[in-house]
Amino acid sequence: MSRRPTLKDVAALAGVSRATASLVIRDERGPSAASRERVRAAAAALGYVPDPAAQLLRRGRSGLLGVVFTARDAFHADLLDGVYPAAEARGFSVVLGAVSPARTADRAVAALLASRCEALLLLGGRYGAERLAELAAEVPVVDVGHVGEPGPVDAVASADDEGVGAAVEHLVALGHTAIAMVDGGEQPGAAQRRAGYRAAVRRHGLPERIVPGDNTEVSGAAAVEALRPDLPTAILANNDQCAVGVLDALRRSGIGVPEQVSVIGYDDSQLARLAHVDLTTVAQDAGEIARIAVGAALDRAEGDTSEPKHIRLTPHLVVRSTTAPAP
Amino acid sequence: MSRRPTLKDVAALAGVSRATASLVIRDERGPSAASRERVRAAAAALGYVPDPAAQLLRRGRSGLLGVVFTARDAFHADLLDGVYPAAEARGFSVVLGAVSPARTADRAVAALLASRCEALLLLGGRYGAERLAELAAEVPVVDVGHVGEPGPVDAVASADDEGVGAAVEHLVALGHTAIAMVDGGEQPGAAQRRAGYRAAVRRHGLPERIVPGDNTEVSGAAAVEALRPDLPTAILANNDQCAVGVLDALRRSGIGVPEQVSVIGYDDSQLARLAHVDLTTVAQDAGEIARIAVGAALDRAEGDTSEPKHIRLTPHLVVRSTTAPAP
DNA sequence: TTGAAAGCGCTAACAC
DNA sequence: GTGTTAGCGCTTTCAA
Repeated sequence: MSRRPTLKDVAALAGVSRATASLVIRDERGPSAASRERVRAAAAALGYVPDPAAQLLRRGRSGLLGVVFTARDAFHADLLDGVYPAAEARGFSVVLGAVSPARTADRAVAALLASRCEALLLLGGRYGAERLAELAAEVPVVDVGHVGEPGPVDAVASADDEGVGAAVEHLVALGHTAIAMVDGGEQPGAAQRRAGYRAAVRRHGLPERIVPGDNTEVSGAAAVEALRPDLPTAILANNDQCAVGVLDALRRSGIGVPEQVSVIGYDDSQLARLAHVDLTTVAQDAGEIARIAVGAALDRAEGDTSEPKHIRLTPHLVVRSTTAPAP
Repeated sequence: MSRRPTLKDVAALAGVSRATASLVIRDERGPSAASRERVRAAAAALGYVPDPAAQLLRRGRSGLLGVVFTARDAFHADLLDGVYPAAEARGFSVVLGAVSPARTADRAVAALLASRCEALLLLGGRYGAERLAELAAEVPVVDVGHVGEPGPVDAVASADDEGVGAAVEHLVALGHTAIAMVDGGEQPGAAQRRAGYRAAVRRHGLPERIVPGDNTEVSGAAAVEALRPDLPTAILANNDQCAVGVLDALRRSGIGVPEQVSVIGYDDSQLARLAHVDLTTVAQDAGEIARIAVGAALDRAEGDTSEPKHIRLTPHLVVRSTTAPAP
């Protein structure tokens, strides 16, 4: 097996200098169309791929965007789909650090730092303010899915309170006046969703009715029991799974959804999309979140030193078949 | 902000040459105890950290193990859990290439190759023999989850046909005689699981009944519709996600699981272990597969040129609460 | 035991 | 427009 081709080989084959070949490869202006053509052909013929170590050494920059994600998280997978094109559009490569039960976020971060990435995207908002500040001293950091008070670094998250607000508006527009919410307890984001519900019903002068829950199907079913016998005409669940439990309990006792009671979930998970579930729910726009987060991270990598930005994206309602006009 | 200290700075401060300092930093033998002492002190005083890019450039090795995985695949997440410690134990770092609907395996491979990884782990067995041979010409490749005939590269996979066979045996032992399977379509591994099902039902003289599917919950739910009205007493799904769709569709139409219909998944993913799913399923030993695959890949990276190895691990049935004696 | 010198593959100045 | 030159920070001969 022969040595990998270097820029020198490409230049020799194309009959130009290494400098010219380098410019062509990097799409810099300078070389004539004829030179470009021949260098391109030579590179293709040789299967030339630039050596990142040499580039890094010379440029003093890695062109790498580090992304810490959770391997099993479907929403993170959606985010990654958006991260790759956004980073590549700006000439950065993505280097991934997986977090799993067997691998802590700290390990993932350490590995990414060792790769000399120029900025770090933290998916999942799992770090506290102090740790974020520590990391930010090493490299620009963007906290994706940040909850709570604005922290010391750029953050991108969806405005869950507004998402729930939109769900309530939808129900009000359908004529509902008795709208209950199944709470999400201590789960991340639950407080914000609860606040959104409270604000929205208050805005419309409607009664507030919250029953406890914990994002599971079982808790959704239990919530229905807790609401009896005075069932509302609409139930908001803190997430889709819980909503499915609500649906299940209602239908089991012969109550028509959406004819008698409307149900709305949260997350637009696969579950919500099942043909026979077909749940009205609130979706976060993963692509948009990813695009904005990457933009912020790379702006920092390229020298932006403005105050930390805190961006909240408005999620949108996905109307399916579990909501209808109030009976 | 001052420049990072280089080896030259350390050497100057210690009053030795860069060569000597290099030896000390890498714990190579040669330098005298006195030199070691002074270089160590100088490095500590300066907070010196070797530049990996320069080391790589000079050494001509990246110390990287590339891993192509599918972002949404729970089993791949389990494999990654095993890959990291195995690679790190041998002094390699792991560099990940994600495959998703928006990013092809070829792109992921290209990115990893560009990072100059010394070996490649392909999770998911999605490449054919020719492509594998092409890749293997660039870098040692281990095909994890390989199906079919032994290919041109090392392969580690679980014997999915035996896994499905064990699932059928379990059902037969419970008295089931009408056992259907929800297929996995073109998904990697599906053909082998289908073959295992066919062989097992034939062995017992039972009728064969296969409905199409594609490893999603939606397809599991659809499969139940396709099986109506003549529902079997047991349904085997090509993976856990699909099985959850099956469970969901059955329960939603009031059919008791496992009282009326038994359901078995495949993969023993986190999903199967959730308390309210508690799915009987077939488990592959992800940790063992990962360990063996990493070992093979790094052996190759370090010069092993023996014939391609083909390792098949036997999966085992995990009985939970979705299977019971036939009604 | 130590140091001088020669690059690894690439890019940035500067000259032509 | 293109080539020459001089390193980036490190390791590795090879002499001393």
